[in-house]
Amino acid sequence: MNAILRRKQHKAELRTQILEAAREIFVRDGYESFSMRKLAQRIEYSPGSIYLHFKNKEELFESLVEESFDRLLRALNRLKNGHPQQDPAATLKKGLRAYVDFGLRNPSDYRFAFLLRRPLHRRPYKVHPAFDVLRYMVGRCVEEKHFRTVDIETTSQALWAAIHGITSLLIQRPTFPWVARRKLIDQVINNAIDGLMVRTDQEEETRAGVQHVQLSHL
Amino acid sequence: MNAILRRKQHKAELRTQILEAAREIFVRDGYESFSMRKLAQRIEYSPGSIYLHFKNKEELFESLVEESFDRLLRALNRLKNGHPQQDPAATLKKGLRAYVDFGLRNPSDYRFAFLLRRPLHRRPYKVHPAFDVLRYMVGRCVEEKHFRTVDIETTSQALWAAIHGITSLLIQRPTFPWVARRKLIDQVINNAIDGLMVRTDQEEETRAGVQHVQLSHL
DNA sequence: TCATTATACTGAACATTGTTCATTTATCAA
DNA sequence: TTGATAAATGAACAATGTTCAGTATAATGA
Repeated sequence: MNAILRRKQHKAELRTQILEAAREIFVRDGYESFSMRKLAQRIEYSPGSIYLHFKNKEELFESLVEESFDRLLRALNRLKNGHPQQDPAATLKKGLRAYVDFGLRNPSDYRFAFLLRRPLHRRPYKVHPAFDVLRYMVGRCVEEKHFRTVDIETTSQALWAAIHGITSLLIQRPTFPWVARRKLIDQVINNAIDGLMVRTDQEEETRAGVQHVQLSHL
Repeated sequence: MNAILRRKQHKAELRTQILEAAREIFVRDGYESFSMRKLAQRIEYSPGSIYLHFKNKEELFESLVEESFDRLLRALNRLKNGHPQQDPAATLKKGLRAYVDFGLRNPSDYRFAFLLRRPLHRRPYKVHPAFDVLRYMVGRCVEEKHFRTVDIETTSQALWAAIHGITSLLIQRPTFPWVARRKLIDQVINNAIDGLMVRTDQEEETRAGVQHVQLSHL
């Protein structure tokens, strides 16, 4: 009776155990030298057993990607819900920084989510939910007149491009002679955002001043 | 006598023939399903023959990367030398656009140069010469006072991050619902550059002050 | 307790991979 | 033609992903 339930649970546990081991091997040895047989040996099962949980190597890999996406998404949502009533532009900057930080702190997750080779004609990853968070943040900036009127969609995509650029480069090219990370990341984010802020015309000077003060205590 | 020369030449021709065929297979079938044997069959030689020209699959792959890098570099240099006496900021924008365009027009080259998986502990690719062009362009903008005084190195790296971001995303995620490409690319570039341009005097001071405060407590 | 049945797991097998190397073939100078 | 040098082969090896007929294990009903 509940034996079948116990079995299901055990199977699920085994599945996550496989995933954990697989991720470890992927990360440590690189995608190239990962092998199903190595994985089997690691979890102390026969190679065939893995195929009871995953259709093939590709699907196993895909599951890892999915996992990493979820983690990134959760990190972003935590941030979005964490500071709901703050200045939206500040929150946005914080969000962008958090995105980059997540990538740098969890490079293997970021690799899985965005960088690793992706076979053609594969169902698209779910970047969308994660992107929604960004779109929402930009939208609030426009609504509350911190940004001059801009196309929310275009702006969101452009911002994503910029922060993905710096994140992926820092991860993928660690030997490049980068300047100090924080400085570089800030410059990318400031460059990308500052041009969007309301202009300091004569009549808007006051608000602009206030806004700068707000920004400064990020 | 000159027979050995003829041989050398023939060998070189064969080498480039192999590279061409390899690139075609890589691009068409994906890295995963490329195989030395397929390549051998394609060029109508035995598998062993490839090893007369390349130590192994890795080195063959590396040669393709090198090739792609060179092409990108040449494209950038053409641009740099093409419009020497123009407004440097305009040239820079043009250069950034040209970078993105090169990537989009030659996605396989860009993939090889930047996106494809890179085995650890490999000698660093020569991004540096290509990056020099960018650094030079930014430097001219600062010299001729089109940009407010900025750290050339940091600015160059930040710009690279932004354009690499949009280039790689457009290449790697063709199914994402992007807005119009030109519009998006322009927005990324304008966002990144406009914040660097010289402003009216009092504006510049405000901005500089704010930035300093922001940076100081990170 | 024992037999039945559903499930988990194995391990041998297959085709394919990267790479090596002794052997054969082609090329050219003398 | 002969001898030497380089080019090319293809058989061999170990390792890969994946399948599947068979075996062990555990749960169920009597």
